[in-house]
Amino acid sequence: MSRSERLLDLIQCLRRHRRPVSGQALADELGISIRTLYRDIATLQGQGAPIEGEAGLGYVLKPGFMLPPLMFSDEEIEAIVLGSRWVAKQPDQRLSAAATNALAKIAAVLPDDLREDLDASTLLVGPPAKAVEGIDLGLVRQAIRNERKLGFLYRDAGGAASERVVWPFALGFFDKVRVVVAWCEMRQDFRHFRADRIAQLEATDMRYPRRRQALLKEWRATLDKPRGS
Amino acid sequence: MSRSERLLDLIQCLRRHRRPVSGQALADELGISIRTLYRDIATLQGQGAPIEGEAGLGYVLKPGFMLPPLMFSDEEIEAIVLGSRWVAKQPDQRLSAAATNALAKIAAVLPDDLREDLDASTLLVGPPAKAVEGIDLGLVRQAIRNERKLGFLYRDAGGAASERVVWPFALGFFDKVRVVVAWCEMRQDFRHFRADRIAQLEATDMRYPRRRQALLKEWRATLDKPRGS
DNA sequence: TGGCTACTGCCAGAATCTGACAGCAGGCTG
DNA sequence: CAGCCTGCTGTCAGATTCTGGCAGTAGCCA
Repeated sequence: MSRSERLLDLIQCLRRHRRPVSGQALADELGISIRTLYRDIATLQGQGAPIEGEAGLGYVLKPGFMLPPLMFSDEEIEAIVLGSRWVAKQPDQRLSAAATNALAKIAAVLPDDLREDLDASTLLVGPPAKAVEGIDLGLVRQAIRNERKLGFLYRDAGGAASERVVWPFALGFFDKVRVVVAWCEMRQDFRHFRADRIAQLEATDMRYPRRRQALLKEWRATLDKPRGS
Repeated sequence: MSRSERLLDLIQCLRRHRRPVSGQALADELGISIRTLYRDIATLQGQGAPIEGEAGLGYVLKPGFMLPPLMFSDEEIEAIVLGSRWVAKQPDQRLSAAATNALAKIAAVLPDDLREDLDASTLLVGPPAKAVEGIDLGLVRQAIRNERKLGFLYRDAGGAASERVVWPFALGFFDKVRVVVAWCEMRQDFRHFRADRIAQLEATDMRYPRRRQALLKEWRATLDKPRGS
């Protein structure tokens, strides 16, 4: 196995073990000596991989992902940049910042001529949707990723407010509003919650008892065969 | 210089020379022997780089770009995927297809757990804007990239139709419409053209006499200090 | 036909990588 | 505190890979 392949393997290994792993264990898994492992880790860190090692514990890969070398056509790059610009204009601050960062990283490695094209912004994105949420959508996305319950106050279309605990599993971006899709404990059914009507959002660390993907699949099925509203 | 760095350099060299370059010239530029160059080219082709070599001519890099290894955080990947999904839903067919392809390429190299997250689509994008253009926006983007004139029939807000020849330099994506930003030869001024009011679009191979970036800069200046409409 | 080029196999020397050992520093446990 | 585990660095001989030169085949063009 060539060295460059092994480096990618190393990252995969670190991704699998979420907890700290000792260098010896990694070396065994890859079939190399501990000394070589240290060298490989140093190489990866030199390339920007966020690997952290602590004496007495082991190595952890901070959440993130290394994209291997990848070919994109001109139009594919344009599509990615345009899309990221759109995301950057969304009111979700964390996601917007992430899009901006990603764009900066891509721009940093583009050859000069392409970067000029992109800096010149021949593809423009319109103004952001106007509805502004008072809540941090980043918390919602985090809850979705980790399958945690969310609590909040919801003001429905009629203006009536109610306290909800829900199992969020998807987030929809529409023209003017963002919508949290979740299983509602109160209604015992799937519900959509417009983000601009959510208040006092509270992230909990209670894991909900279903897998996110299963919920998503069920919810999709209900969309195909709509039942009584 | 390590081998992997040199491989990236090779791509940059090929990008610079748009015309076919002989292997010997490339080898000189990189300071390596011709034999090693052949090996490097073979390696790059093995990694998917679209390099073509023809006997008697030289090497050409088909338009496109190789992204070197790059670290993205979870949120950055989410932002890119969400943005690309949005682009994929746009009515511009070529761009939409490019976004879909880019997503497929990214998904192909993601570790399993992350790919599942993305396949499961916890981030959804609303339905595409409804206004459908009868024209191929791909032609417009191509004209912008190559700085070529465009001819078409335009029906303005009042319903009056006119024949235009314009120098397009930007394309705006708004909530419901796409807008071509260009210098209009008839009006001798900057004009915006809603794509859904354009008919009989004709791409020409006439280069317009200004640089795209200069036009863009001027146009931006007019936005800051609006003159008489 | 001749000239230019891409491309492949081969081989010896150069460069790099690897594994093993030794040693230092920091956290944890008893 | 001592003992243990771990990360991390330096060194060095042997294994591995890379490199450059040479020879030969094949395709394109004039």
